[in-house]
Amino acid sequence: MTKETTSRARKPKRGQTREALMAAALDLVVKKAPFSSLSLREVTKRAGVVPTAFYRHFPDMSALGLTLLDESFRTLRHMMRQVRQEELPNERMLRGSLEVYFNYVRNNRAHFLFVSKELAGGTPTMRNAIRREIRMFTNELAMDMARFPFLNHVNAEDLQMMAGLVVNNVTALTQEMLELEEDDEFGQNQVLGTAEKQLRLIYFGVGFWKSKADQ
Amino acid sequence: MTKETTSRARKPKRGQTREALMAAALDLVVKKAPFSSLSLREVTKRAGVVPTAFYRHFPDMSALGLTLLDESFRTLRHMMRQVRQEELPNERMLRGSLEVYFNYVRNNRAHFLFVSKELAGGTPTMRNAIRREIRMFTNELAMDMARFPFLNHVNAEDLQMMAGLVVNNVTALTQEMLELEEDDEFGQNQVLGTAEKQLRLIYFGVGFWKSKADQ
DNA sequence: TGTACATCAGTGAACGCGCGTTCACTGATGTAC
DNA sequence: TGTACATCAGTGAACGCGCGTTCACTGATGTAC
Repeated sequence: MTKETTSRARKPKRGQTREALMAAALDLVVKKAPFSSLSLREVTKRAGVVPTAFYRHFPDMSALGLTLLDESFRTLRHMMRQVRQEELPNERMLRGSLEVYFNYVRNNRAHFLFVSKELAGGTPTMRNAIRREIRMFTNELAMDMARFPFLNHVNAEDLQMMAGLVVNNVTALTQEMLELEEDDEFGQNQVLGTAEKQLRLIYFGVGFWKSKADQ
Repeated sequence: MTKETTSRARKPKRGQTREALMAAALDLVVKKAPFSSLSLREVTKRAGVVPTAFYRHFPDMSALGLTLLDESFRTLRHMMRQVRQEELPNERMLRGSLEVYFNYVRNNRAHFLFVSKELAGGTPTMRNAIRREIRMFTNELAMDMARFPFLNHVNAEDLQMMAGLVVNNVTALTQEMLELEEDDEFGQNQVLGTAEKQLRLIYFGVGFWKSKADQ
């Protein structure tokens, strides 16, 4: 037995292979196929290590997948928190929020492609994890809207419904964005423009809904 | 050389294996994984034929996939055409149309699961084919809306934007529906209820938009 | 109607390949004293 | 500071397996006359 205090202090060198494996997987998702159809061997090959080295870092491919999922949403949540703190939602800030969001999508293309493909085609575990995250965003948006003065008299269920409408649509537009070439700025601006109009239209509908609820 | 008239008339017996292969693939998509990750051998095994029999009907798996895609959309288009002919869209018929549509989804679960998974994770050919079909539905909906009196002064681009909003949302709700258990009637009704409210909200927004366009 | 023949759908053996996973190994790095 | 040792990350050979695809085959069905 060694002295605990000193032996605990031992800190292994940063494993760069682990990061290389994650990067290789994301890379393959962008240029080849959904994560679920990648093989352990091709990921290690791209990462520049021998297949067996994989097991030093993950028990299997699905563990790598869940780690990538975690990484994807950890940074996304962080970004969303910043957007939300800025101001109460209103028509004018729509464009700005959308620009921030879609710029983030652009800068994290691989992660979004990964999530988008797994949302439909991943394992049940993966799909449920992603849907849970999306539901969380919906809930937070509903909570934000609850603080919106002219939505005072909309009940919780309807707030949820409205937030769902926004999230559904932004999700769809994100996937549309991801189908565009990375350098297709014209297309990207077009999607952004459509997004703005669609959310504005929803905003109008939300206003009208409130009048109805008030009757 | 045989006499053309008679030799042309020869009609081979209905190949039931071809249908068995398509059914087997759909079946595996429902219970196992996205079509893109199915192997030729497991499809033939489920269809009850030897792997090599596959080649009597399709050159490869992707040809089977495109045939399934065609089948999926041929019947869907047919159904949509019927819904569209009923009446000009208005708030009252919303519920009815949604019920018809989601009932169709329920009765064609395997096809929708197939399409939904391939939309995100299929080959580029497959993804583009699906997106083309969806764009077609959007265009037709925009054309329907153009005949809607109080949308007379909304320009073509904005009609497209509005139709896109509806289609995006219905697509998302369809995927939500597909995640539910087949016998989860409570959940299914809940999605249907949400769908109705969301489309009604959009309908309100569309009305407001028109007032703006009229100013 | 009967016979000879062509077409067609399904068979079964065989191939080379990439797969996930095991194992014993090597050599570098960090720790104890 | 120097040495002996433990831990750790990556190696390379090997395995059995399911894969897509080829080929020559068989037997059933349809056609010609």
